[in-house]
Amino acid sequence: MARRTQEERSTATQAALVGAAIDLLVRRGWAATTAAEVCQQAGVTRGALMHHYPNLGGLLASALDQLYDDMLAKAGGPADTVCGAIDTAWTAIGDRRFKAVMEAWWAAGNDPDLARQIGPVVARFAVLVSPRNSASKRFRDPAVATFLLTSREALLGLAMGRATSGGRPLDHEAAVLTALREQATALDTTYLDRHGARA
Amino acid sequence: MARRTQEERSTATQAALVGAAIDLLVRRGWAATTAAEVCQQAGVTRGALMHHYPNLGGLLASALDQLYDDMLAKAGGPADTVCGAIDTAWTAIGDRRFKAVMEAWWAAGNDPDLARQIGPVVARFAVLVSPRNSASKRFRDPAVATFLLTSREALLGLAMGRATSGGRPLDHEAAVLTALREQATALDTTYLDRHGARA
DNA sequence: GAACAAACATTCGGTGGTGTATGTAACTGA
DNA sequence: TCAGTTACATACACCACCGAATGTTTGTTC
Repeated sequence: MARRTQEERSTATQAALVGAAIDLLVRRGWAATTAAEVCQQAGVTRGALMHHYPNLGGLLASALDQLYDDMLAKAGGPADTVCGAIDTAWTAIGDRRFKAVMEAWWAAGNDPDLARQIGPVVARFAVLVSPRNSASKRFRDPAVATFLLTSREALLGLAMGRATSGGRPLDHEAAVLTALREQATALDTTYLDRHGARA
Repeated sequence: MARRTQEERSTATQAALVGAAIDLLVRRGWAATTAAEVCQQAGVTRGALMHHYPNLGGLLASALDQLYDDMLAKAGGPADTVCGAIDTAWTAIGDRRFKAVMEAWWAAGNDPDLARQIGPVVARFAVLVSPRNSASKRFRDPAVATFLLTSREALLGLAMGRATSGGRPLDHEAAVLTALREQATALDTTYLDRHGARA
């Protein structure tokens, strides 16, 4: 290996650890994401982990944090149509890495100590997958708001179905997504009919 | 303690173990549902557990099995209206003990060995919360079928929201349920309009 | 090219989990 | 009543995991 600066070494192993952590959370779940497993997959020893992070939880929190930033960047700004809001939410929830987030939700929900450590991180995701307050007036319509809430729960249900079936999408996933987008488009059209170009 | 027959003793401790197991799964999650914890809560020793079941997994499988029977009895037969199907599904999914099922789903999804042990049991629940094939013709309508699938995912999403929030219902839970029942009722009405009393 | 600091690697003790083996008390049948 | 079986309790060996302490290599600085 060529000579590397200290900073290069640090960021490289941190990236390896973070990547391995997310990958393990997705593939094998929270319980299997142990320090030894993460380090083995990252190609470093547990000493390296403890050097860069206070403990395993610290690494996982950091990993989820970076995952959040990445997903937020992919999601882009708040959508201005109902259908766009569905698509934006599914961009995050349908991402295979979102299973890591759900693993963290689940684990933190069962363990108050853990919730203290990764609570702030997972809370950010809760906001990410929520129907964001767009500037558009149509999102203030109660029917639209309820539809978005219902849709979000359905998307989360699909994601859970995937997660508990080894990552494979459910048979009816496409049908559900299509139905939601159709309903959303209908709401968008209704709104335009009623308010014209003023929206 | 009065004199008890052997069978009485056995069924009593088995019931205690099963009850403690479900309660622990609901309150503290899969990882915290250890043999020692279950036995402590049931008021017996680990020896008793190992006497009645091959291992901890065996107890949990049996516990989930009994939970399924109980929920199936509560659900009653297949519904003959769309709205009834929603209510039936929520009767199971909205039950606080359903968290135990989701814990098992989640754990089995991440662990093939565990899936071999409790797979058949959890599969029964998957069918229970699915829109059952009713005799009524209206369930063969594609729009109705898709709606039921979507609704089921939404209900599961609500249940997951509860589970990851310490069991408390989400703020928007009632709104989502109302919306789903309204849509269901609309579908039922549409069907009657189109087919009259022949349904 | 030392001296120092940072980035790792290795070793260790402790904890908490499991399943097994063995001991003891409660019931049962003759 | 006593021999045998069932229902439990206790004790044990074992393994996985974690975090701390310590050792070693690699880069940096003067």
